[in-house]
Amino acid sequence: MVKPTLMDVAAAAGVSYATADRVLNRRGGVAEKSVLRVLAAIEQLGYTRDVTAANLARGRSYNYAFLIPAQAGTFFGEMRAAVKAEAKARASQRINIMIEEVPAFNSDGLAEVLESCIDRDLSGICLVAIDSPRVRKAIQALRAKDVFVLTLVADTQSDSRDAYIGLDNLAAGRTAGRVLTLASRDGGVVLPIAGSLDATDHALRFKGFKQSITFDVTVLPVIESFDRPENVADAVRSTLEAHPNLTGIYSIGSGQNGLFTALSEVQKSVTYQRPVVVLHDLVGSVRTALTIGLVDAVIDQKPDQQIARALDAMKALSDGDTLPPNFGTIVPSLYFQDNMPPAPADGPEKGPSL
Amino acid sequence: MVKPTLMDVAAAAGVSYATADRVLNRRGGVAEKSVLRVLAAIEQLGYTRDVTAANLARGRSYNYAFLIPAQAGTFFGEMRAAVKAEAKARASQRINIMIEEVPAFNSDGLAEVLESCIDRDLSGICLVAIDSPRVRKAIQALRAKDVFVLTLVADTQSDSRDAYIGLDNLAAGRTAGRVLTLASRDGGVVLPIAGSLDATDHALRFKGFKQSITFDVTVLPVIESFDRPENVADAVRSTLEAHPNLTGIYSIGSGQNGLFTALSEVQKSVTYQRPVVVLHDLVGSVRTALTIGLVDAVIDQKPDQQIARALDAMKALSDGDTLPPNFGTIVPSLYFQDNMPPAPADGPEKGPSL
DNA sequence: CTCAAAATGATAGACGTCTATCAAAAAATG
DNA sequence: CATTTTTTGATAGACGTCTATCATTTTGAG
Repeated sequence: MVKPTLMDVAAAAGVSYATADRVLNRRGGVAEKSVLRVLAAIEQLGYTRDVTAANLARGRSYNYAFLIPAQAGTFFGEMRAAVKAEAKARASQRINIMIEEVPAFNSDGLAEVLESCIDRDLSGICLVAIDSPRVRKAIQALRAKDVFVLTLVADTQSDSRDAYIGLDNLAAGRTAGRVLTLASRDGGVVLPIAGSLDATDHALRFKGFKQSITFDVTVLPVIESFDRPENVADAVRSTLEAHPNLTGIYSIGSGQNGLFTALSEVQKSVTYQRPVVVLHDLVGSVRTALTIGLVDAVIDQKPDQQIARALDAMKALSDGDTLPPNFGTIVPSLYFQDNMPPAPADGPEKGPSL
Repeated sequence: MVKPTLMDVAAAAGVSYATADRVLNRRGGVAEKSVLRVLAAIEQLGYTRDVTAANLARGRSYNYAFLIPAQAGTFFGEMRAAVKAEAKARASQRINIMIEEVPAFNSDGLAEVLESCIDRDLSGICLVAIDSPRVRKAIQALRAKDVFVLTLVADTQSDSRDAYIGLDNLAAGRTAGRVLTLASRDGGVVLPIAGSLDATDHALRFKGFKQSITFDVTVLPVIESFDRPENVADAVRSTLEAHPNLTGIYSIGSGQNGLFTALSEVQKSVTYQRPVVVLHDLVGSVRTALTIGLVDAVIDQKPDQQIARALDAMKALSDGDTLPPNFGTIVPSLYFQDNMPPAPADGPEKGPSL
């Protein structure tokens, strides 16, 4: 009833431990029939290798690095916190996680950090990609040294990394569209505000959005705010003036503070019935806005889940497993003030030890 | 730069391995000052015990049992699949997970299985509670033997188990109310259908539902279907007749098939604009209904996340950690056809070994 | 049958920790 | 200061696996 060891397998197969080991670890030099007998014994006993013991013997530990853009108060802040939490949780399992800050929106800065990682004995690296020849080259160099490279949130060319973990932006946009459609039952007018449609994630969200908006709802021309709060605020103000009957707003990108400013103005003047507002990423100020009812729905890309998924992926790759298709696809979550997850505290409290 | 071992700690503290070990494992008989020096060294080196090595040495493995009601095609089916997946994934980490089928809705059957677990050397048990004196007694007996007992989905008295992992039903109800409120902008009429308001989960959902419905939306008297499809179908039919302007339906419990039948009848006769339908649990038939647009939104309690959470909780308890508050609270997820997560395949493909 | 090649067996030392034991040193007690 | 008690040190064997080495047996080719 106890878990069989490789010794048990060897005995069952009628071979020595050495031979069983040669089979298990594919060292070669074993006769076909012995291989079969060992495999049969493994099958029959339901043997699974004790990976922890194996790692111990191999002196192996998993070293992973996360390169997270330095941008406080945003989604990336949440991400960093999530990485820290996971790092703590897995420290006792021979998994070392390092966080490197990289300058935001700076491909050369990113490349520099990547290059510095090459001789740090890492088994995997996770980064928010910014595409550039130098970055791509650095990634190639790492992969050539058997470092697994995963992209997070933003991707590069799909053949230049091992996996991509990120939000399904099309689904996110569709979800936003669905909410606004539901909220505009007898027709309506909705305003999409993007950061920039040149950014693939924003473009995809917008595409999905249009897909799921029904015919009786008018979509105003998308406004590109370049993520500047003033632009967003202005856009909202002028649109509300031009369309007093505006039923919905979908804020595709960032620059949310401008949105909040404009909305609280509206809330004060009771003239309008406030449009239904959908936006992205449940971070600090957005959380507040949702709580006080300034906005209605938030589409979240679950940073904690993303980094957990990324770690699982890297570990699986390190262990020689293959990832199932769509492993990296993060399905967007929709939160109202009613089902908001609790703000991320710091991971489970560890007792002093044991 | 390598992870320090207890040997390193001992050296840094200027004591022998034996003493460091005595401190780490609280064996006692160590002078105060030595304790302090060891603790200081641990702190300074950032030592964390290699739990995998410790478990290996202790010959310790974690044996957990999940008692899942035998009820195919429902939420519990998904749950069982999730447990199986986790079991496979953690088999190589000295975590053994057993699944026991228990008869559904049968407290004596449950108690019987619980009683049979008492001398099986388990470190934890997870069950869907059905409260009864016998069950409670069996749980007490287990806990007296240092088996951690977690309730899943349905709870017992809070002092008779170690933790409860389950959906925040109040939040779920509120979320449903929010969706229907959004969809009934200019007032409306909504119909709640529960299985039975005697069931605490249904009652809570209904309560939350009412909380988040705004004043200009009329909530029809709740119908109790006792989870029988015919009852649900009849209720929907007669309500639609009486209220052709029905804007929403919230199906709180099960018996969804009746709902689907009635709804597809409506869909055929184009007389009505179909009410917006919110229901629970993204399982087989519900998934289909959502895909084809027969219903609009599904509130899911994420069985996979629940069992992962339950395992983490049991492991944490086994390791002597304390659970953070609200660790067991599962926030409901809202899915449209647009952001439906992929149907649960079978876990990540393991390569033959390594 | 002979000899080389291939396959197998046996075993030791490591990984980091636990548990236990015994001896030695230090501290407290009178 | 002698004696007891407390504290410390040293070390061995285990846990399940890996890696390596060396000796032995089996097999296949000529």
